[in-house]
Parts: sequence; structure tokens; C-alpha cells
Amino acid sequence: MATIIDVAKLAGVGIGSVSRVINGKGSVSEKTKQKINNAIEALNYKPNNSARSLVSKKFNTIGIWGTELAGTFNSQTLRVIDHELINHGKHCLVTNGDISSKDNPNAAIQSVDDLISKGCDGIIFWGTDISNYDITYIEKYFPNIVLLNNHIQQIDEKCFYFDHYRAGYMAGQHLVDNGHKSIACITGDLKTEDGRQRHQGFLDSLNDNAVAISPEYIVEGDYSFLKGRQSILDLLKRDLGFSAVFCGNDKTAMAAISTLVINQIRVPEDISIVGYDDYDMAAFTSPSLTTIRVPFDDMALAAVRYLLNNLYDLNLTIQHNFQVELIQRNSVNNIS
Amino acid sequence: MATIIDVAKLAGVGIGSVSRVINGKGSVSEKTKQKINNAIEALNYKPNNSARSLVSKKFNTIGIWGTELAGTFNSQTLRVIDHELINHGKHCLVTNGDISSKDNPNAAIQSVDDLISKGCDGIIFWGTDISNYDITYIEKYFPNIVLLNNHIQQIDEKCFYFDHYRAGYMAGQHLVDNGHKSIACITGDLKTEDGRQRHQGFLDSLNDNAVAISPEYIVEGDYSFLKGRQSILDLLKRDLGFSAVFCGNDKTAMAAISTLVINQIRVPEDISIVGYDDYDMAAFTSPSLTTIRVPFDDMALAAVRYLLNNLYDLNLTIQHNFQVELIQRNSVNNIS
DNA sequence: TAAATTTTTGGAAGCGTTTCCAATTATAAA
DNA sequence: TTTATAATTGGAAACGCTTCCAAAAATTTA
Repeated sequence: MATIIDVAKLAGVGIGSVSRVINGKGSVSEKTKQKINNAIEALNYKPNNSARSLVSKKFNTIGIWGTELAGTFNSQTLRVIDHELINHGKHCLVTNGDISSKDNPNAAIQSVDDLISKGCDGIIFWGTDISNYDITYIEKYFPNIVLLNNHIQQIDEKCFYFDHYRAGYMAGQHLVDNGHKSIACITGDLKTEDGRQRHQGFLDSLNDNAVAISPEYIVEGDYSFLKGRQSILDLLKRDLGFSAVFCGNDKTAMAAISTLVINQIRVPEDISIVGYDDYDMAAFTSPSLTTIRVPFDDMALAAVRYLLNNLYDLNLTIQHNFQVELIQRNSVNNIS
Repeated sequence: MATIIDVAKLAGVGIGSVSRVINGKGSVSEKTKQKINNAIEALNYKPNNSARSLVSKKFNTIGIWGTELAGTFNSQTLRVIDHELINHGKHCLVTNGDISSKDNPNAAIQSVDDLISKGCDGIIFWGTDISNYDITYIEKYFPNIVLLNNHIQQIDEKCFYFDHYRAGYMAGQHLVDNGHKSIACITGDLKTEDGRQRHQGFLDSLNDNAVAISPEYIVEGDYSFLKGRQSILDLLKRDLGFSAVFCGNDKTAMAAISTLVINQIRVPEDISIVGYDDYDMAAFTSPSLTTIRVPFDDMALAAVRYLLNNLYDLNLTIQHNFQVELIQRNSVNNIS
């Protein structure tokens, strides 16, 4: 591997000039610039990143910390992030901080510290699987962070999230608007903040419309297919006679549909279903799923850009209003 | 940030001893080891990775190069890889070498070079979106690579793949065994090697059972939901009267089911469907999908481990026989 | 033309490690 | 005790870069 010294020698100049050329800063005459570029070409020279980082303390890398990497739309989002980084010559270090499996209470912080000392200029915290307490603790000594789909008031400007409450509200309203009065719900994971918010929004929408919903109509889910199936079965067993179900995410909704169909219950004729997320598969369930489209990719893009702007002195435009939208397909029946 | 010199000073020893302790090699007396560990603790010392890599030429990082990161089960696989790496104190650098969008014919190689010079000890090439030619070219100057779900004869031992041909054959055989004689097919992407192999396996299974399939029964897909819908519509329009369809992946199959149902065609009573992959959603389509379970995660684990063993002198067990399995659910009717 | 100013240039110093080797210390053998 | 052997130790050199500054060259002004 050629070094900067080799390049300098071949070009017949000092290493300072070479450094100035490859970094594009400091003044170099056109003539020497030419010589140096030729030498770089000839030697196929690539700057050594370790040496660069060692002195500059910049890594041109940002870390992604999350535990939900196994989700469905997350890989699409990861792609969005990665693309934007590559566009700006940065890299992306992924860490799956699966904190649940470890018995160490500091597992989350340790895995983040690990990421930091590995060398990244900033970190995207994806989701709510790390406590607010841990995040604010980390933010004090490593402030270049951004939260994706999470919100902590103290560091509001570093948070990229949307209004889950409003989204949940929209879902409930849609059901009410279609004449449903007896509505069940399989929530998202209520241990997560966004799960709670959307649930509250949903509840409030019914309340505002004077539609009652008693606790036995509600089952707590966990976003998985399996739990979705169990939950709808649970609900069915209670024999409540509801005409619609709001599901905490599309996976749950899909599992609910398939389970209902197996049990000879028609969707939407007998029971209407509303999902949440608008995964790519939502248009291809049977029936296709009416759901809430959530601006995940937009948020991700904004989050990376925020980091990029702050870390590398760029000036990328950042979207701030993330639109939530109800996508009407065929899983809701109008019974009014 | 404390450096190794600070630690040495505080412990009252030389930097050599500190280095020996943090790397756990070379002899250090129990007494000085104690002093050093105390100092490390007191200063919250973390070795600087750039400096380490600069001299050792090891990065403790492996790169993942792929273009299919937006797939569905890929994020699950990414998690498998990441976990195994973290277990061994390594990190994972992700690059989405989206080569199609660029007009540069060397885009793939450049993005790989970029990954290499960023600093990784090895690379996992995920999928077949980079040409054999490019890979063998890269392998010459950067031999620490592994292919996941791809196979190049010259570097056989670095390839982790399974028998797509056999898997395709199983799918066809299953349909024949259930009495189907008029079978259609929406292929995978035939630009990919594995897509071609599974298709050939499927074709041969019919042939071996003396079941004819003429070209108009075959539509080329591209693994997407959308194309799946278009393709089944295409097939329907041809009015061929087939009783079953083999789909190149589960997304295609899911789109096919939903489209058939919309068109008042019952699955499996009117048309049977076999998928491919066994995505997690396959059990939750309506009807649930009979499909080929593909050992993707096993392959990924073996691939990382191969790299880990070779790069860091480990001795992890590596699975070599990847099982393909037919998962029978409810999308195939026995009509014999 | 000479002096003042600006642009360009070379290379030493320093970033925080690992690796090596010579020197020191501890241990075993005589 | 002395000598031979083994274990431990300290720190200089090197890794390849950026940053800085003083020196040299080019340009402008008087």
C-alpha cells in the first residue's frame, strides 16, 4: 500500500502539499496539484483511514444503535440511512444492542460505549428500547446523537418522531366514521412510549365520539405475528360481538385477518380491521389492509441529515413535519 | 480521554506493560497487572481504535456488502450476523452498494474498495448483485471475503449457499404429488443465478414426472409484491386453466394470493400456490402459505464464522449442510 | 529596481498504539 | 554463595496521517 510519503516522493513535492491536495484545503498551485494527482493515480494511493482518524479525531462514520433490526420495514429504513451516508462519503456502523438477553443492567450503555470507542462521530438511536435515563446519561459525554422514533423533552431538537397519538386517533375516528360502535383493539407493545401514545389516541377518538370501549375489548400485543394471532383468538373467545378491531401494527393486523378467515369469519363483512405502519405488504393481504401510513423513512432521512449537518458542517435541508396518513384499502366495512 | 501513557504513569509502570495487560499477551506479573487494572478503572481508559489499527493493521470490523438490504428476511439475517460479531467483540460495517442507479460500470468495485479502505478485515458479499468477474478480481487483492447465497467455483470454500435447484425441484414435485398437471410459474429474477437454478429445478421436476409446461405458463418475476400481482394477472388473462402456481418467493406468492382472491378465485380450491423462502409472514397469509423453507440464517452464521475463524484465528464450528425443507400449510389442494 | 505583500511550499511534531529488544529482576541450579 | 536461566520490564521506533510554521517563491506596490 502506497503512503503519502510515496506519493510525495514520486511527485517530487513535500507531504504537506499532498495532504493539502487530498483534503482539498490550503493553497496549492495548479502545477503541483497536477503532479500530485498523477502520482496518486500511478500508485493507486488511498489515504489510510486509521491514521487520518488518529490525528483528526473524525471517523466519517456514524453508528446505528437499535434492537429492532429484525422488523420488517426497518431494513428499508436502514437502506435510506445508508444511502444518504454514502452520498456524503460516510459509513454506517450497525450495532444490535440486544439488551434483553443479557443480565447486565448496564448492557445498553456498554454497547453504546463500545460503539463510541470503536469510532463513530455520531449515533442514531433507533426506537425506544433504551431508557430515557440511559440516553440522557450518554448524551452528556457524547452529544452527537439523534433519536429516531423516540422523544425526550430535554433534547427535543435531537428527536425525530411523529405524532403517534394523532395517528391512533385517526384510526379510531375512521372506524367510527364507518359506523362502528363496538370496537376491539389489539394494542402495540405498551412498554414502548409510541405504543402507549397511539393507544391513547385511539381511546380518545372513541371517547370524543361517545363510543364506549370497556377493558375486555382490549388485548395487549407485542407487534409480532404470533401474538397477533393469539390476541384475536383471545378476543373471539370472549364473545363480545365487536364489529371492528384496531391493531397496533400491520403484522398484528395481518395475523388477525388470517386467523379470522381460518375461523370462517369474513373480513371486512363480519369484522373490520385497521392496521398501523403501512408496511409494504399491507397492500397484499387478503383483503388488503386499511392502515395508517407512518413517515418512517422521512424521519430517518431527517435524522441522518441532522447529524450530517452538525458533524460535518453541511447544510442539508431537513424536513420537520412528518405526515401521517390513513390509507384506505379493503379491510374496513361501512356499516352505518 | 485518557491514553495509555496516563495509565502507565498512574500505575507507575511502562507503557509496554500496559499494552501487554490490555491485550492479554506477553508476561506481566500479577502485582503489576493489578496496579494497571486499577489505573485503567480509575481513568476509565479505553484504547484508541484508530491508533491500534494503525499499527496492527487489524480493524476488528467486517464489512457487509449487499444491495438487497430492503428485502424482508434480510434484516433478520443481518441481526444474526451482527450478533455473532458482537459476541466476538467485532463490529459490522454495512454498505448498500446500490450499483444499478449509477452509470459508472465500476460502481460495484469502487464501493467495495471504499469499504476496504475504510477499514475492515473481511467482507461478506450478500447475494448475487455483483458479478463473478468483479468478485474474483477483488478476491485477488483482498482475499478475506465470503459469499452469502452465491457461488463461484474458483473460490468454492468461501461460498455459503444451498441447493436452489433441489429446492425448486421439491416445489414442483409437491405440486405433482398433489395431482396437479397444469402448472404455471412466476419465476424469481432470472438475472440472478439462484433464481435460474430454482427455476430449472422446478422445470426438471415436472419433466421427470412427465408433466408438460409450455412457455406461456411461465412469467418472469422480480421478487416484488407489485410484479407478483402483475404477473398473476398476466397469467390469468391468458386463460390457460392451470390449477397451481409456483412462485419465485413468498412475496410473489402473497401478491398472487391476494390478487386471486380479489378476482373471486379461491386459493387453494381453484388454484394452489407454492411459495419460496418461508418468510415469517408465510404462516399468516390467507390461506397460509405452503412454501420452501430456505436456510438463510444458518448460511449467514456459517459465513460469518468462516470469516471469524480465518481472520482472528478462532475455531468456531461451521455448519456445512444447509437443509431445505417443504413447509406444508394451506395453499395447496390435493386434486388427485 | 527595491520593498512590501501574498501565495506556495517542505517537513517537523504529534496523534495513541504495538512491537521489539536490551536491561533488569526473580528463580533455579550448582 | 555464585552462576545460569527464565520471567518481567521500560521505552524507543514505527505506523501514516494532519497541522502548523518558518522559509521560499511569486506577485504587487512604490
